[in-house]
Amino acid sequence: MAVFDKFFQSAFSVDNVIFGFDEGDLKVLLIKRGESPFEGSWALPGDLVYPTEDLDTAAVRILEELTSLKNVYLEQVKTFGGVDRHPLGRVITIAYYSLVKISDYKLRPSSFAAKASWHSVASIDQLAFDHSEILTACVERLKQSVRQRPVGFQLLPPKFTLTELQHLYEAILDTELDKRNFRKKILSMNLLVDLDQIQEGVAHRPAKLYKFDTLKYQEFLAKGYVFEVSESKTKYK
Amino acid sequence: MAVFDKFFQSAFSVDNVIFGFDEGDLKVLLIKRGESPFEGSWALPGDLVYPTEDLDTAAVRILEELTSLKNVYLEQVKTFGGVDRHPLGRVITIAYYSLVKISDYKLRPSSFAAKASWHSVASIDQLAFDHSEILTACVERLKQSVRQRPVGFQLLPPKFTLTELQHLYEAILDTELDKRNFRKKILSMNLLVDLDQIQEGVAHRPAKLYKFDTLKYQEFLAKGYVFEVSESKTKYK
DNA sequence: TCAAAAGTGTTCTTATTACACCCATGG
DNA sequence: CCATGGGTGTAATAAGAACACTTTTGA
Repeated sequence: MAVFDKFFQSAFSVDNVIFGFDEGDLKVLLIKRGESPFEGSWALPGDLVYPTEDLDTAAVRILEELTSLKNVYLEQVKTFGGVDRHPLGRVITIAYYSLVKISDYKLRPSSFAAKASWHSVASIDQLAFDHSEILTACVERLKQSVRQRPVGFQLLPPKFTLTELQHLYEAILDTELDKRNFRKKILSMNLLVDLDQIQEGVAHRPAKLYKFDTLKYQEFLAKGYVFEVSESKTKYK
Repeated sequence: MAVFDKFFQSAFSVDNVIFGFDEGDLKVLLIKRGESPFEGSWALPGDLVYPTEDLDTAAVRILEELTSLKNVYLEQVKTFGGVDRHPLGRVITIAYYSLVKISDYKLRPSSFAAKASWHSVASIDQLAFDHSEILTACVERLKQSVRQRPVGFQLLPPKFTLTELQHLYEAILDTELDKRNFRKKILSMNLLVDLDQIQEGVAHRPAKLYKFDTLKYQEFLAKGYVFEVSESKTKYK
């Protein structure tokens, strides 16, 4: 049995790439590590999986311990298992991403949330462990997802303008979209409900507010679709 | 340190869904288990990951031990970590799928390949452990992949006919395609090389043989694409 | 009255769909 | 000469791409 035991000298963790959207930027919630290894570095929130805990449950727990949010969209992305990825032993990690509305988020005082904050994905360079690689994989997955289902309503506040929605798509896809074609496409999907309300207190023509139609969204998921909108060619090529 | 040690009483394995294509059917290589648990059941080939082995390396090893094949397409799909998925302890498994040409495959005598054989995906019902669930996830991933890149040449023999290629797509997507539209689309991609050879010994007009253009395929991967061909409406709706 | 973002249609081009008959071979 | 699968083109429709000016508000 000694040979078999050798295999049980390893652990697994879950790391969670928590995406948010604010100020026109795609953001990720990172934690400043307070202990060795990588003390002082920014890292993805994560934890070892308890012996009697499912992987999805662990991912939910990590998210909830950090943000108090429940019923958040969560998706397993990829497992990273490089032999030397963790200095303390063989630890493989299952990466998830989740989508949260930053407006709902309240920092929760907890042991490992001591120094959590939002960072623009575009501006992140170095992370602890192999977390940069994990982040990249999750961003790629998100890009792919956004083309296959409307990802917006998990990231935007309950009421939003079409321009905000467009900026979200532009941030995720890292491109610029044509305003008229975007609106035509989105509205033709019949996923949005016009709230008959407008923005207030803006120094320009106020935009109409919309919300997502949850029922229509369910139908969409069942059918499957491909979202494609032309880039605005002049600004970006 | 005792608390920490508790987490290191677990292991991880890799399970490999090895797809092949033959006789118009999508197939998977399964192994008949010769030992408990699930003795006598069919299972996916898999093994515990060695302490100093990367996940991808383990997946390659499992494939090679079983088939002697190298340089095979391999993709990580999902990790399964249900608390009770393995009767002997906490073992999570990282699922991969691979694509092999059945014509290249030679059964290799090895401890766990004793009873390996190909099974039509459509006809599989019960598998050991949670392997049915794993298989389903890999089939879904394959369906998705085939719409995003030409998957054919990893599964077909070096020379093939357009009808064989179409049948492969139909088997994977589980639908029927329109012959003319399929050919138009495939040929317009310029991925195929006409070998100026024809089938021999068939009791009908012999079909032209093609092979894949590896260079063009690389370009395709770089650009990304979406493969869509209409179903043949009359037979299938 | 200015700045700033909202809102709105049409034309052109390209891709997708539907569909049916003749051809080459072996038995 | 028959059965079997191989091979081929066109017209109709739908989807995507390009593109610029007027409107509403607060400062």
